[in-house]
Amino acid sequence: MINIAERHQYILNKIQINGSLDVQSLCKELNVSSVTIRKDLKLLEDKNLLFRTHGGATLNNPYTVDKPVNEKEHLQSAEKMRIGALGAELVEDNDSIIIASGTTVLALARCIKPKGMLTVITSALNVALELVHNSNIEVIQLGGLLRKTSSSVAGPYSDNVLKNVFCSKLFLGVDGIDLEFGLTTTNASEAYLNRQMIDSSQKIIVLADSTKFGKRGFGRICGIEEVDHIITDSGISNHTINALKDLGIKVSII
Amino acid sequence: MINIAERHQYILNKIQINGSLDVQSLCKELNVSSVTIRKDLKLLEDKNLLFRTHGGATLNNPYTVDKPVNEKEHLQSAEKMRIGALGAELVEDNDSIIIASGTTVLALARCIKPKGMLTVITSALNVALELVHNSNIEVIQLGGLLRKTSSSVAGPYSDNVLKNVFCSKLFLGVDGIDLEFGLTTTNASEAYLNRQMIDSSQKIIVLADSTKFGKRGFGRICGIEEVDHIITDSGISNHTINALKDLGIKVSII
DNA sequence: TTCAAGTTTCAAAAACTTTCATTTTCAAAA
DNA sequence: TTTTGAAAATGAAAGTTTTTGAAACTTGAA
Repeated sequence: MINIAERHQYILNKIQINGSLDVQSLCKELNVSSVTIRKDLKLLEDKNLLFRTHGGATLNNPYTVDKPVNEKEHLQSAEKMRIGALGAELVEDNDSIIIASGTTVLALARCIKPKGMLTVITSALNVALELVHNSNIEVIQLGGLLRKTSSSVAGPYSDNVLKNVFCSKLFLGVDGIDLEFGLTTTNASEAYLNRQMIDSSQKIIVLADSTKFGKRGFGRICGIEEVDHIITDSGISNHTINALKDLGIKVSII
Repeated sequence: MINIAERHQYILNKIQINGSLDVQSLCKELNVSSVTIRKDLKLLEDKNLLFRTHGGATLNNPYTVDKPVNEKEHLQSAEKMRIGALGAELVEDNDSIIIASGTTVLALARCIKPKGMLTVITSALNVALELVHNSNIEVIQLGGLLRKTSSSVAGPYSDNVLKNVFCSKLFLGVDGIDLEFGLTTTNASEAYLNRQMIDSSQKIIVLADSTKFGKRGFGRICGIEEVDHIITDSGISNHTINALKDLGIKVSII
């Protein structure tokens, strides 16, 4: 017999490979009722991991013409999407949150579908533009020097805004996580801004795929002990997981 | 057997490749009745993914030849492009300029191709993203509450940034220009931000098509006498031109 | 006018949802 | 370690919605 998590993994694998799947086949393959499969698909759809259709599900929105993307990029972005989706579940109604910049937190932004009101402060222009069309979300764009590589701002321009707010959660994407050196990013002024964001937030949630562990970028943001929660993928070593848990950091693995 | 979503994807793919398709072929290829295909096409047409024709469907609107509304819109945007292009000629190397928000100044941003360095401060996310890829341009994005309708920020969040800079030129797009009431925009907090921009700039250059003259929007930015230069199209009346020139305002007509 | 194309109506089948009772899981208490 | 209880998971059953195409009827292009 196979448990629910394994079933979900099976479904996600199959849809990654085939692009689509149908309820009846899954019933037979997994030896469960169609009701259960539909509940699975509904749950995975809520996490934005697939799109349900009448009779099954597809990986991509069936009503958009898909641009050809390179296979590796595609898989990688699927992983980021799942990290982002898990992060998005932490967002609650009437929250005020900060979203930093990076592709992983952009994936998170795409998964946020609040039922109630939500205030989002962000340094990333693409995050802001992603969220602005949702009428339940009030978006505050931080100002600053726009970086060529990341379409997000950095520098000291937003100090006074961040000094005058306090948010319940910060979602941070980083370039390096090192147990001794802490969190890092490639750019010093981005690190400075991230530091300010940390000071304005109650909970620090870091989104990073497992390749980021053990790496050190140029700009140091903060020590590892300031982090409350890390969301990553299964590539992370047990040793690292234990070390983080010993520090009182919650670790979620997709 | 193939389900409805997969059938729709098949249709979308085929029309993307061929540009058009016919009902009978689809019936055979997908092994369903013509009624079903027509229902599919109707549904996809409702989603604006294709245009139905007698006997099939096309990707592009088959009746685009005589559409007075589109034509007018097109001319209008061509006009904005020309206004923007004329404005862009005023930008000099090593300038520091402010670009406000709106479709006309976005057109201007698209025409800026500096040989030397240029610093641009802007409240509009789309202007910032338009310019950031040019290696000669340093873009400073102003922060603030992101407006749903214009993808630009507003509010008092950028006061301290604007108080600490002085730019040689401000390019302003407005919703109304009235000789007595001055410049106006539809939104009060945008007007406030524009006012701050004016205080931080040496020359105020207003880009507005001729339909804006005589109009008054909700939020007053400033009196007409603060303007240095107006770029507009030939729809403006001679009377207005003379009145502006009497006030010492330069008027450029495309 | 002629005839293929399109629409509407209707009924059957498949897919889906909801409800609810049963089973399983898991963690705390004994 | 075993017991216990609450929460989560499961699926049968009943009811609802969607999909589909045959048939009858209408429309539109040559």
